[in-house]
Amino acid sequence: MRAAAVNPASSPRPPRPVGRSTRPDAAAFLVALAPLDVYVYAHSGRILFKRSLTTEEQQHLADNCQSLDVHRHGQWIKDASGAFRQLNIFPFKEQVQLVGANRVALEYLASRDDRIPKGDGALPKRDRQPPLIIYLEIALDIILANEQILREAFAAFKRCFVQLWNGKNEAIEFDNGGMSTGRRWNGKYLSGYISKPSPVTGEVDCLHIEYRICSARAVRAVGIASIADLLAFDFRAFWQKHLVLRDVDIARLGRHSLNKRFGKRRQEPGPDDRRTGQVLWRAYAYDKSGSLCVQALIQNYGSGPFLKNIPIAHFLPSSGENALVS
DNA sequence: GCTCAGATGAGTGCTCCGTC
DNA sequence: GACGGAGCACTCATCTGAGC
Repeated sequence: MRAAAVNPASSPRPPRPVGRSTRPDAAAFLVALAPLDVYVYAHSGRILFKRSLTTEEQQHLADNCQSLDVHRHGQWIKDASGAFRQLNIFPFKEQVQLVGANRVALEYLASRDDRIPKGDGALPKRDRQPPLIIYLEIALDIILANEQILREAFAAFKRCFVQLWNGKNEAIEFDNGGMSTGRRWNGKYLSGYISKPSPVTGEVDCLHIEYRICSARAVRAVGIASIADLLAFDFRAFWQKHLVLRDVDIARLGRHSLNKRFGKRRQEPGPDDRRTGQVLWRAYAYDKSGSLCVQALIQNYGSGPFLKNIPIAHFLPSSGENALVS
């Protein structure tokens, strides 16, 4: 039997389906996310030495790292942009880049005294001097069940992640889909990607997030003044503080805006709250790459009581499971 | 009990310094 | 000119108390 022709002008409009918004509930997805494994560790670091490493010391470190690069003061090196420049690290003599250092390498560096012996071979009387850490990557690998969950988790992460004290730094999206909260010479910024396997286990469905801490001051500010501090570092507490995921309560955003505009302190929901909130979300939450995200909303509109913290405890290993790449 | 605005303090950016 | 360190000023998240 053929269906009867419908005259749109004469028939009533069909009711709108409930919940037809295409805005995915990223917060709910992140709350329900169940990682198979989680690893927290220091992935790489850059250290300055006043007393040069001997050949034996370099060999010992190389045997206990995934990679080791040693550059001397005055040496010509290629920087991140591909340009050559002369390394100037005075008063230090050597800059060492370690990737994937294991506990043996770190314990050796922690025990090493960087004081330069005097002519007679005796060490200066001042206190023992550790080498200076000027760059550190602190990583979090979240292993997920399959590629689809991984992609959805990364999209939700990009939408909800907030870097505190980020000012007007613009987020960067890379060709491989990775993201960064913006490079800076001094301070911290975050990078995340899903295009590479976990450096710890090689598992491919890995959401890799790393905080890059640039400058000796920034490294000290997170509580790491020496390699010994790194060995005792509480990675879980670090991520508990720095992995900030937030959701926006759209109706609450609308009410906050209307209250501000009309000088009210209305606390009960109003009929225009949700619509106003949606307009503001669309107007202010687009980042440079054209994605909607909470960080862009904070930068363009500001923060307020409409931001809700998303719990992250289930992303982190329980206390005492800190690991370094080995 | 919830919300907002001002106060407070931590974190960051800018700039200068010392040195090669 | 390049680098890291350090001081200072500014920004922004959090705390606190008053208003609704």
